[in-house]
Amino acid sequence: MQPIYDIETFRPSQGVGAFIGRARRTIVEAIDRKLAPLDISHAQWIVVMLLGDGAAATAAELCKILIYDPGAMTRLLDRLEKKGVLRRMRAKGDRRTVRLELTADGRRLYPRILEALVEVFNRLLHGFSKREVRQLEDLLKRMVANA
Amino acid sequence: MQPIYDIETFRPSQGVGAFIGRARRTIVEAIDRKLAPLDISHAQWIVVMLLGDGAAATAAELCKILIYDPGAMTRLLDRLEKKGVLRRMRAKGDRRTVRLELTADGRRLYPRILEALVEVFNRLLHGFSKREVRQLEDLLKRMVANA
DNA sequence: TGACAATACTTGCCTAGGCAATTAGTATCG
DNA sequence: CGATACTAATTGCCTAGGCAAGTATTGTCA
Repeated sequence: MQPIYDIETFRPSQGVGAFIGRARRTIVEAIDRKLAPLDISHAQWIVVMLLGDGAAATAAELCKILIYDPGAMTRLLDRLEKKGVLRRMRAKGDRRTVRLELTADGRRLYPRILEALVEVFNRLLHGFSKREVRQLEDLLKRMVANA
Repeated sequence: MQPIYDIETFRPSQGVGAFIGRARRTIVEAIDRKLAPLDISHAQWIVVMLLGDGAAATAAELCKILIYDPGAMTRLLDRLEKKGVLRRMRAKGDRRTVRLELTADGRRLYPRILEALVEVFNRLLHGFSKREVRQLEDLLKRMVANA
């Protein structure tokens, strides 16, 4: 297995990195536009979705998944709590951790955001076969696993 | 061609979006760590590379490629200019635009950043065939093209 | 040509993120 | 057990990005 890129021929603007960055901005922009009436930032709706689908339940887990600064996360959660979207509850087992739960309002938010996500991804993945999408997911997963 | 995702089964934390976000943070983190001695932020080295490889030559082009706020770009360029990395020159043809050029120092920076990029991508793409990398690039490109 | 729209920045203002230090609680190991 | 290391969350401080408004310049088209 030889190296993929080499210094002589690699063009930063044409590599995987550039496309990943562009794809991310494109996705976020499209979803933000669709969610504008909800008045919620992209950092915020991502957190709501991770809590909503059970991928995370504490600030530390969110930080790990999102590779996000803990200080920034505390304040992001402050804002969501003040909005009434989520609730902080002291965990029983480990008293350091704060358990996060969506409120009734937060749970109502979930399907609305979900709908926007599905619409946007289906549009951006137009022309892809399901096999290609699985492949894309798989390739990205392998990249992250190499870190 | 039927939709890829549907509301009933889509899990935000398992979709393409989540992996793209994670991959991006992983890449940026790895490169930033490697470039720490250069004391340059990731927004900054990306701009240096785009100017260096000829992908962009004005602020507007940079904003378009990076989907980046023009106001933020002005200040980012201010910082790079103050560091002596680049130079602003009034364009002859269109007097609104400011032509951007790397200084000698900026051009010396280019290969050092390039080396870090190649190393990081080769590590993160370990185990990939060249064909898979081209495929990944292609799939991402098609996503962006759908926007 | 002349009004109006569009483009390329730039600036002010506000919000949000990164980093480092701090506090509290848990885990490890001699 | 007790010292030490680690983890979770928080706070203060500074930097940087988003948005909106403003200026200068160019493009469009009746």
